[in-house]
Amino acid sequence: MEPTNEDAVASYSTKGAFLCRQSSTRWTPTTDQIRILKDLYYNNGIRSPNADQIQRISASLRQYGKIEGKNVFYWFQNHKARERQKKRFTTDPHHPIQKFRTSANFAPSNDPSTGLALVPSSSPALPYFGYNSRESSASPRYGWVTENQLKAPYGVYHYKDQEADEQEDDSFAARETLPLFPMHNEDFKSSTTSSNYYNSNSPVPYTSLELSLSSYFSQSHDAH
Amino acid sequence: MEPTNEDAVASYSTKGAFLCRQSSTRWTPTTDQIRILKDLYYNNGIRSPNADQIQRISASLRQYGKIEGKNVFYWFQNHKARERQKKRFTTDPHHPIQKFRTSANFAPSNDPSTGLALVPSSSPALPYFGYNSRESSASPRYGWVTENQLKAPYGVYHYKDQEADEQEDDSFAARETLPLFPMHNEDFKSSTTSSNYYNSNSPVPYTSLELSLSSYFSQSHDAH
DNA sequence: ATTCTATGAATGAATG
DNA sequence: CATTCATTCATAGAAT
Repeated sequence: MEPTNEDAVASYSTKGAFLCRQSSTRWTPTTDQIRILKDLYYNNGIRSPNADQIQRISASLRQYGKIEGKNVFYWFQNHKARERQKKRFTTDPHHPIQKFRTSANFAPSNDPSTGLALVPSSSPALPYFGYNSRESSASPRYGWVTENQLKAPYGVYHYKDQEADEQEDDSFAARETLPLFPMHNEDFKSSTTSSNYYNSNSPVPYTSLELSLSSYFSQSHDAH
Repeated sequence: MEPTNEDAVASYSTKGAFLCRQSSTRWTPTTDQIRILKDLYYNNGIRSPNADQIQRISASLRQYGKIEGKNVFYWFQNHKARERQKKRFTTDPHHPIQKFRTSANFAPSNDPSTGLALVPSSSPALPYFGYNSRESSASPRYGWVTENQLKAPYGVYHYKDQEADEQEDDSFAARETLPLFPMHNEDFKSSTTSSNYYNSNSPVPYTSLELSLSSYFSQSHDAH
């Protein structure tokens, strides 16, 4: 019943690419899906949608082509990661080589046949001891001292800066993300949890997800 | 020969055949390790092994390659979390349906790949399908089942995953986990909190860990 | 057809 | 437990 072309990944509206029928492999987002995803990302500040949001988003995007929750999940995950990665390179405090394709060799020792090589091998002793709380799960948090420590780590930076992004995309024109009509958002409770704000010049007055989504397709999709 | 294949990783066969050995610091499970971990997870109901179990498991898996306790710990954490997450944004929270899915396909008795568990597995190293690179290659570990599958346009659940994961999920999945030899399961209680083991929808009539583990490398060989 | 690149998918490791 | 991050593997399409 639904317009979702369950097979054959919708053709791209732009470009040629007439249906290619490569279904069953990886998801190939349609231009509309991408457009909306980016809009949600940049104009609504959605970076890591929660399960609920993911569900709604994918449900909404389904009208533009086959898509599943995991696709949405990965999309945001990747988009965010790559944006961050890109930024990290440009502002990297210690401009490493970064782009040198590594394609070739410089095999770092170790002989493939036996593997290991460097590690002191498995010393049965000193196994982890981080977790211990109650019966099962435990948080390693800091323990884990093992033979790994013998290895020489090179600069381990672990900085997780939160936001900051730029309007790189803006490829598509006017976003009419305007909240106009009423909706049946009876359950958008935690929607705010992931609303990130970016530090600066983002116009983005993030609206609620349903609001945003609703603008893409006039109204109601399904009624469960 | 030896199951010492802890070199793990190995290159992917595509294109050029030069191994890329990223010598990363992170644990790269061998196919055997994964096979066993999954078996413990699915066929023995181990979800959050306690420190003691972790220790034994990792010690056991060590024969298949380098591994530490924390790896086991994280593996279970992640596996469980992802299985759950997958379900979260795959399943419609408002739709109680969705309880059947798959499970009807493969022989319930024991799953083809990870199954065994019961067999003394005289040859610890290898069956499994070809690859060893990261064990990945086309096996998406998790199912990501969505309504798409419910529609089953082609009437096929081709989960490109031979691993046949899931099946956990409060299912019954009749598993005759080898009720053969005497088990002195006096110690698998571990859970201190006794009965709260798997709160409710717990699957699997777990067997004692040692029992399970013992089946993997019953007769052992190598023995350095 | 082969190579390259952008990006989907996966997963180890953390953190809260 | 849920979330997040970093890396890496895999591949659809474009470029060559």
